[in-house]
Amino acid sequence: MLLYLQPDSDVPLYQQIRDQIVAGLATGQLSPGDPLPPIRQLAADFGVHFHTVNKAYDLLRQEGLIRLHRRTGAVVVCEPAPPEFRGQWRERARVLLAEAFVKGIPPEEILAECTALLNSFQPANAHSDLSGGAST
Amino acid sequence: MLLYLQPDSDVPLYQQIRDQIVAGLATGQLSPGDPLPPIRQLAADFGVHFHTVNKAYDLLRQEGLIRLHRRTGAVVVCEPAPPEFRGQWRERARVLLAEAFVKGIPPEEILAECTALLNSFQPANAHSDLSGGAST
DNA sequence: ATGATTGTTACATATCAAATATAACAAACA
DNA sequence: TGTTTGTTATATTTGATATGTAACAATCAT
Repeated sequence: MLLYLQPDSDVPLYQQIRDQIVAGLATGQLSPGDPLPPIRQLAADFGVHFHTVNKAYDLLRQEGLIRLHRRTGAVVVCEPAPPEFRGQWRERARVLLAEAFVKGIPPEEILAECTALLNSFQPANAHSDLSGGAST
Repeated sequence: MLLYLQPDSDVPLYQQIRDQIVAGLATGQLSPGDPLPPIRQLAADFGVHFHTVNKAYDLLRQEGLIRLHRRTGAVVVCEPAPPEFRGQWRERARVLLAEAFVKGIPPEEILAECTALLNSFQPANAHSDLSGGAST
């Protein structure tokens, strides 16, 4: 799993690290049980301070996506979503979808983008293909 | 169009203002040609500084969603998306969808959420209903 | 027990963003 | 002319970001 950072982005470095690990989880490049590199090693690979990586790992821990142990390191767990997750996620999705909508992108195309992205996720769910228009 | 702010949110105030105006545009509560309140008045309504509202308006102007004039004030315009919009939007959507996916929400439900949100947008597009599963 | 590896915590510091505050300026219209 | 509007400048306070140094604590192999 290859990671790269954009130091001049408006997205904080620890957030970029967290986001790419989440994306790696979705695409199946990372699976529950897999170990993550030690924070100091990952920091050295990126050329950032280990505190920055530590903050990213701490975020992922708070989200229930990884578990941290001394000596053992970080491992992927992917705990189920807490009750408040859906509502908060929906609000963020509302703004993101609204942005595309008001910029004139047709709702069918927006949905097609989402479908394509979801289909690019975990091969474990490859049996449930979300083509939508293929069967009609 | 009713706006409210959460001062203790991790989302900056100017971003909250911007997001709610974008959402208002999507739902049709705001339409091209509509005027927006003067920054000083909106700031007074919110109990924030006019610079905070000014930053939100400036963001919307950079995005091509409003146009600003002295004396006249701000009006909605909704310019079409620039070429780089799609790619940047897709990257943000990728992370957001990945978050829901790795938290165990089935892709069908994620798509259903997106569909419902898109259907809640502008009645001007009400003729193209994206139900997908209602007709079966 | 020893020692190395790992995450964890505590300080400190520099830089930048967010939000407020005050003031002045400039275009536009009645 | 004068008011309303956005615009710009400067300053300040607070918090977030990122780095740096140092030490601590659990864990596992030896």
